[in-house]
Amino acid sequence: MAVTIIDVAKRAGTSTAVVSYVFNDGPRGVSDDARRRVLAAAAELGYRPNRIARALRASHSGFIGVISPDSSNPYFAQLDRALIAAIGARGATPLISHPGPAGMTDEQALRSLLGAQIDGLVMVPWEGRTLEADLTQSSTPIVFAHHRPDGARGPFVPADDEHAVELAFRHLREQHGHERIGFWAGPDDRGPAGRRLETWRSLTAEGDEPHRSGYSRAAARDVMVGLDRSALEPAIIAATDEQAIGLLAAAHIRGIRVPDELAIVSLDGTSGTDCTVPALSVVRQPVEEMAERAVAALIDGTVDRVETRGSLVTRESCGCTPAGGETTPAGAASV
Amino acid sequence: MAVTIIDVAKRAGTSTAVVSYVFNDGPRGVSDDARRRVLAAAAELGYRPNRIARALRASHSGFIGVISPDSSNPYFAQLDRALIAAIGARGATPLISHPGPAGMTDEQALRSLLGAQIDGLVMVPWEGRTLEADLTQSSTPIVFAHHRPDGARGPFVPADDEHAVELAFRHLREQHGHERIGFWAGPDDRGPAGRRLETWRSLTAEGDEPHRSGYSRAAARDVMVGLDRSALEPAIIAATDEQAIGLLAAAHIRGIRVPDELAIVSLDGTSGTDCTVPALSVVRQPVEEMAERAVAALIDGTVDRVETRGSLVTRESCGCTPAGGETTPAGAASV
DNA sequence: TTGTACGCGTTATCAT
DNA sequence: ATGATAACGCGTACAA
Repeated sequence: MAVTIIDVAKRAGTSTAVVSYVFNDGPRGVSDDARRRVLAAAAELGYRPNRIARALRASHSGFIGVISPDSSNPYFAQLDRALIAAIGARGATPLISHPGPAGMTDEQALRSLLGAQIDGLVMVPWEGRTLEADLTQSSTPIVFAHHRPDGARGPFVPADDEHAVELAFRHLREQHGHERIGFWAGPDDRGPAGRRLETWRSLTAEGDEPHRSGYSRAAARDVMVGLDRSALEPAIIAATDEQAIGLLAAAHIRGIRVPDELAIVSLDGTSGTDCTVPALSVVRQPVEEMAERAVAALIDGTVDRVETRGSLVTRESCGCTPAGGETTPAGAASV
Repeated sequence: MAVTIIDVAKRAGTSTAVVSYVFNDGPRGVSDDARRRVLAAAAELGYRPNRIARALRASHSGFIGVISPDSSNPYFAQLDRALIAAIGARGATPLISHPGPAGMTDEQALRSLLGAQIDGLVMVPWEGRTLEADLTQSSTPIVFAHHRPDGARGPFVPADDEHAVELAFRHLREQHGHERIGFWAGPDDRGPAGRRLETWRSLTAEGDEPHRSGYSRAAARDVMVGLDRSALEPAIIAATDEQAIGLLAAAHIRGIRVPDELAIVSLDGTSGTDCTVPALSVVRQPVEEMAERAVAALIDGTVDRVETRGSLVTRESCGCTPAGGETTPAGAASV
């Protein structure tokens, strides 16, 4: 049986209230003598406050829920870990759920977490998914990160989509003189990837169509391996790192030289992109900052409307630097 | 204020016990009529059982703790997600904590989780770390995955270390005729990476020394970029994928052709390795299986002593297949 | 079927 | 000021 507050009180020769006051620094003072005895007793017995009981009483738990796609995609993994770190840094405990094709639905995950008395929830929804209305009805505060489905309300910390594409596009055009700049899109056009695609459409010639594949490396690689050479622009912006890495693999398989014959810039900038062959030029999404803001919005009630900004990191794949180089052009973050 | 079991009981004109029986399918039967009324009342009011209260009463919470390194390493990320999936598949909710240099210590993470009434804990410790004794004293069941520090007790689901190195070594020697096979090790020799290194030592000529770098891609890349060409064996086994990817990047920067001038096999086989340039030959660790077993050991009390076995996946970097190919040699899993 | 004691920590209330 | 007592939160399971 676990050590309870009663055991500690008994051993310290005092009441449970005093023990509680000691452990919470309040709401009432405790004499030095009593405090010492309580601390000693707690140490001897190995007392550990039961957070469940505390949560029941206090009706807030110190738990923050996180729902994010169970994806092998490093971008989501990175966002996930950044959220976990941000939550932990504020003394709360993250409660994770990964709904996905294989397991729970978003609603089940939500229900499960809401029942756990979480103080708040950070939701990173699957792109394109919509959510049932009862989500928004909950009194538990929810913030969305990366994507907010149509119709859902609540604070939203988006990735940098529009501006990032502009950055990449202008770099390829102005620094490298590319006139035809293609876009490698996902299978559908909802969510952030859709916004990225739309921005590209607004910048390129009317009638230009993007390439499309699933979001995995292998999917992008396989599509590009089967592509007619003439269909390939001399420069391509990839909606995600995963796809860009797949394109690199396909270029290697087909003997297409990057960046000489094909320049590539990608739009996530996860940490893996600096050691690809050749190293990828990217617009780096400020994932840690996004996580920090999402958690701040939740805990402090900060409604932060300032959008995050990606920054251009030029390496070899756009043609900027030789193998091994990396630069972050001054002022690149502002377009 | 949230809807409680009392509200539902009142509205259904019954007692709280009956409501509880309905929601838990027991431990006692309920008449169809009463069940209907309870369900109707619950639906109307939007009742959601409070897991915290349930946990307090039942003294088991449905929470499973996971402590794993807050690493950007995809191997740990993959293990992490596999654990989360395995826990979710059994109807439990994972409670994650990522101690690390920046944030909590292992002990703090542990304390935080133990206070949350978790039913069990899967621990993926930092290699080389030791744990305070009070960990093992806890009545909460703990299983270790990937690594178990010296002196710690409890079920342990290791990665395939010894056998994986043998597999890689024999493949390079017997299929490719390499006589000098180097090893790329981590900065220290504790934990799984150390076991991998030891196995290599037992297979190679006396006196051969491994290369060393940190575990990150960039660390391995930078060390290899600075390495004297004569110090490089024609074939190298990398302790981890991350290091192998760094070696690929370094080979590209220095113009060393893989696999012609340098063959590489790596020992994690995370999903990223199939789209590197060139694609990495690996011994794939059965991460999902490890996660499944760890959770089974925890929930079912299964003490599974059968070790997991990695399997060889040969791609381009060892010289087996041309760009784009991949094979899993029959019987490769048994050495 | 119903009533209710129980689990554990918090805090309002009473006592000193 | 400081300490002690007890009600409370909510679901569970035993006694009635």
